[in-house]
Amino acid sequence: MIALIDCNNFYASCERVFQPQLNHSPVVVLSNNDGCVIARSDESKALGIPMGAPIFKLKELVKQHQISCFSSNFPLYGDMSSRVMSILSSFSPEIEIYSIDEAFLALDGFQLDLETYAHTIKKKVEQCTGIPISIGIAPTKALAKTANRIAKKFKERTKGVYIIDNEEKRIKALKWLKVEDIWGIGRQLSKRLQAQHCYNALEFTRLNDQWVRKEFSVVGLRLKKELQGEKTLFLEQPQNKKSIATTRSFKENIADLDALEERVATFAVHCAEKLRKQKSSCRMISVFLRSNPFDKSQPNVFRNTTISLPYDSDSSILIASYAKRALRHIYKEGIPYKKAGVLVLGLQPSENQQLNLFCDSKPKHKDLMNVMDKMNKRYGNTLQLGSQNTTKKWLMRQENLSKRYTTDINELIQVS
DNA sequence: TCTGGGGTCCTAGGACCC
DNA sequence: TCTGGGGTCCTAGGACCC
Repeated sequence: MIALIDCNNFYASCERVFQPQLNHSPVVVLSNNDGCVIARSDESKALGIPMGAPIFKLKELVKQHQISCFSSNFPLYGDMSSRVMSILSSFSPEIEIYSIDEAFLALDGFQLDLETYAHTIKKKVEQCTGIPISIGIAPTKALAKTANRIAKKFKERTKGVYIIDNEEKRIKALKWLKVEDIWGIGRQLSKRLQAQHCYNALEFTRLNDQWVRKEFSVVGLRLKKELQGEKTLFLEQPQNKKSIATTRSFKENIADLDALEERVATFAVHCAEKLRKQKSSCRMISVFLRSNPFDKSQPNVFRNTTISLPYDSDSSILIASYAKRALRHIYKEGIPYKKAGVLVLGLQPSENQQLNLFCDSKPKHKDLMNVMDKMNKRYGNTLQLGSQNTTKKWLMRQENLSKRYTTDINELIQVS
């Protein structure tokens, strides 16, 4: 059996741990620049606030119901997540951390009552971190996802734990699960399924194999088997990223090339830092610029380009310089850009780097990057490239940012 | 006034190899 | 007039996830 553990309303729950007086009132957490709603407490969901809603459209509702709005505080959520995951790890020899707020646990061969065990896990996590969780248990990942959904949806009856361990429960669960709520079936595919008069997961599992394979590829077929109780997806161990991105929307549009160069250089440096963290080098760099797609008075512009490096690199200096070169390639004057991003692709392990016979391709800036990383880690962001901006003029809009309660040394001293 | 960020996998088609 | 068979690698685009 496999368990899927999911933190309830994770970001909102993290904020509440440090503001317990908000425990029964509506809370939302906003995306960068305080743009969209990306997490909602149950009370906010009950008010009909949809996921991804732009907050400026909800001004009245926020005022009327005194909804607490938080700017996103990813250092806090990341740290809370690792606390939850570390507790979960103690309950099974095999865990897959699936996302910041979800994990699969392997429960194969556990000779005990799984329901009792799940309640023990739940209690422990809630006691140690203050984060409420839901647990679904079933023979496959897709069914565990389904069970988890039931645990959450019928919280009172299930007490946050649901197990699919026989055919009757499986059929009942699938009949209940709408096709658009199946894990792996998104908006496009559910539309196509509904067009075939397939409305719930049970009907999906009764479609013809060949048809599913043809229409939804092997991915769809695997999913169908998973829902029928046959394992086709397995627990995975963490792997190095195959691509890394740093992209941001701007507070205000930027049309000026110098200003964009500074942003792109900074994004490139972030990518390079993430590369070095996982000991990879990149072979290619992609840069894009985008106008504001919601602004109907301006033409919708999306420009991007990908360039190859002469040899693999993880140097901030080199990557920033090529990123700027790529930017100048796609930049056009007079367009107000709302968003830009840098992606590094073709990642390879840094230790077996492919050199270039026709140019000096010895790994560059190794010692320098080492020193930069160490100093920036120890003293905060103290060393930057000259092409980055050292003033705070690009700070995101974050009007209601909570403190870094668990990771900021000054906060920790205060708390203790 | 104000609309996020970061990933993965699969397929088809083109270019290339012998 | 007639033009093979079997591969690999790469990329773009489309779908999905949180």
